Amino acid sequence: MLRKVDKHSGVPAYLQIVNMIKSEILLGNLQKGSQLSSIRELQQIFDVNINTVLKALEKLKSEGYIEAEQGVGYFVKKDFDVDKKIIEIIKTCVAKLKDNSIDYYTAILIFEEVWKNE
Amino acid sequence: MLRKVDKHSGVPAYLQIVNMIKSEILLGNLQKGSQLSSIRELQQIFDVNINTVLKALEKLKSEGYIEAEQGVGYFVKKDFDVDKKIIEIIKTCVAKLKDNSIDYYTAILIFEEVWKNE
DNA sequence: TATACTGTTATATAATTATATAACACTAGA
DNA sequence: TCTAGTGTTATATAATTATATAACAGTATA
Repeated sequence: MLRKVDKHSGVPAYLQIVNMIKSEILLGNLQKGSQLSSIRELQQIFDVNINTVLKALEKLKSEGYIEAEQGVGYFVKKDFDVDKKIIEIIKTCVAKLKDNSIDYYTAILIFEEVWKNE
Repeated sequence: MLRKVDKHSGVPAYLQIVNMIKSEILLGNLQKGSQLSSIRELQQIFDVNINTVLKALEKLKSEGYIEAEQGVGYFVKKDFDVDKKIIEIIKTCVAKLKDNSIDYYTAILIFEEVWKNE
């Protein structure tokens, strides 16, 4: 789901955009060959300057995820599919956490710490 | 666990420091009243400039997590303990993901996307 | 009291990130 | 061919983040 960038998160906007688009590809919402929205549409969706969108697309291009066609648009180039099982594991975990009224920030903090400790 | 800041992650160093210290408090490794390492020690641990440590401590102070004593040190002020159950849920999830050889970056991407979608 | 630790304040500089704005170039379709 | 949509390139400016460096001030202890 592409959505407004969080300008107070501390994470640079262009990286948030990179991550959101990667997630779309990861989850299969954007498949190989799909055309992205135009730069100027993305600019509105993310609510940032056109140069910020460009920087994000440039990074995705350099990593091989998308490619550009002059005058036409950007297209998904690489299709990495994550095992459905992985998504299920995470969905189950997220559901449990939400059941316990944990907020996203706390969850991520613990997730990161647990990941890097064990 | 306090560790070197990742200078290529895109997340500002001072925020990484804030998060690491918060995690320590969250997980109970730093309890109410505990003294933090000195600024100059933290500077070495995180491998950043002293002003960057200071910025992080300033933020933690403004959020009420720690307090300073001139000439003595910084101390943990607030003790928010997360239910052990939550930690277990996340530990279990992380273990499963690692069993499936998922890398941290991918895991976080999916986690964030799943969290914000459902 | 002297000293070696603490935290505190300050200034200058550089790199990165984001904005505003404009103009140019390619493509598809009327 | 014209036009409206694409991507592309460029310049100037501002805000944020991080560094280097120095000096000052409080505290505890030998």
